[in-house]
Amino acid sequence: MRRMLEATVRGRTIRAVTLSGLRLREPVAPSLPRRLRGRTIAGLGRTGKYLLVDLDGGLTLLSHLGMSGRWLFFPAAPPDALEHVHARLAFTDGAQLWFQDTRRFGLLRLVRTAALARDPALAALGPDAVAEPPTGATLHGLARGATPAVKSFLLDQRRIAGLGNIYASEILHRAGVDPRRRAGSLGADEWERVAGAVRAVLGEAIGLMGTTFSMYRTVWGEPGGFGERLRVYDRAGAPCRACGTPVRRIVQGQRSTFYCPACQPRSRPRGRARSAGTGTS
DNA sequence: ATCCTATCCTGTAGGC
DNA sequence: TGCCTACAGGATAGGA
Repeated sequence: MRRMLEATVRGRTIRAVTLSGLRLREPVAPSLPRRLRGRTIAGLGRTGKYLLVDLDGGLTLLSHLGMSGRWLFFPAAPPDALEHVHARLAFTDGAQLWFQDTRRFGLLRLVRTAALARDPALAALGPDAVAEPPTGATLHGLARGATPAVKSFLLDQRRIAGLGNIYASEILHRAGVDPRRRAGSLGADEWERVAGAVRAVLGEAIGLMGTTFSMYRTVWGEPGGFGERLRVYDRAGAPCRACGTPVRRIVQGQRSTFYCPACQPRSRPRGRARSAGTGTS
């Protein structure tokens, strides 16, 4: 989304902003329209799942899509009727940018750019999965002693920022790691495979402009291209694209997890031979 | 400190 | 058709 907005709205000047008045994850400040009016979008940034719309004058619009949020760009006439639109930014050249969010778990918050890093939403985030992709050794160190399942571990934004429920399942499938394993139990070789899968999955998904299995759309209203490339997510009962075994769905931390029981075996496939230490007792 | 659950909200799909 | 439950891309407050 950051890249798409960079290509569409950077450099445009805001003429007017209107709000729905409905509460999102938190109330949207009623002062937002007044504070945004007349400002030019200087650039687009991102940390984890937070989008940063940098404006001239030292302000940044911090935004999060939650589960169902969308930014929609209209170069000229926007649609007559569209439900669940909570902010409409009209630019001086006639283009518009709308924030639509059916479930209202999203976020729109205006902050001073200089204080951005201290904003509570960003301060607790771990290194960004794309900007600072973790090495296997980094992940291994972060997971030392961690008892949650590796799937839940990957979703924890305080350790690595930016991975969500779809990509967590896809990453573990590509890495050949069972999502039920406790994070602290993975070996260095397995974390290396996870680290490689983080880069591979995110790189490919971003290149294809995101993942649509249902409602997600690009800023131009098109489905993202990665949905067709999903190997396990939302494919319960369907054959694994690698080996044909039916994909399983389980629930971890109230979130669905999808995995292939053959490609992601419960125990480590290599190192079957017992270590030399066994005979010493 | 760490881990886990319930909760916020609306829409849709599937079973009966 | 209508009614019911389960589930959907996330973060977080609060209890164990």
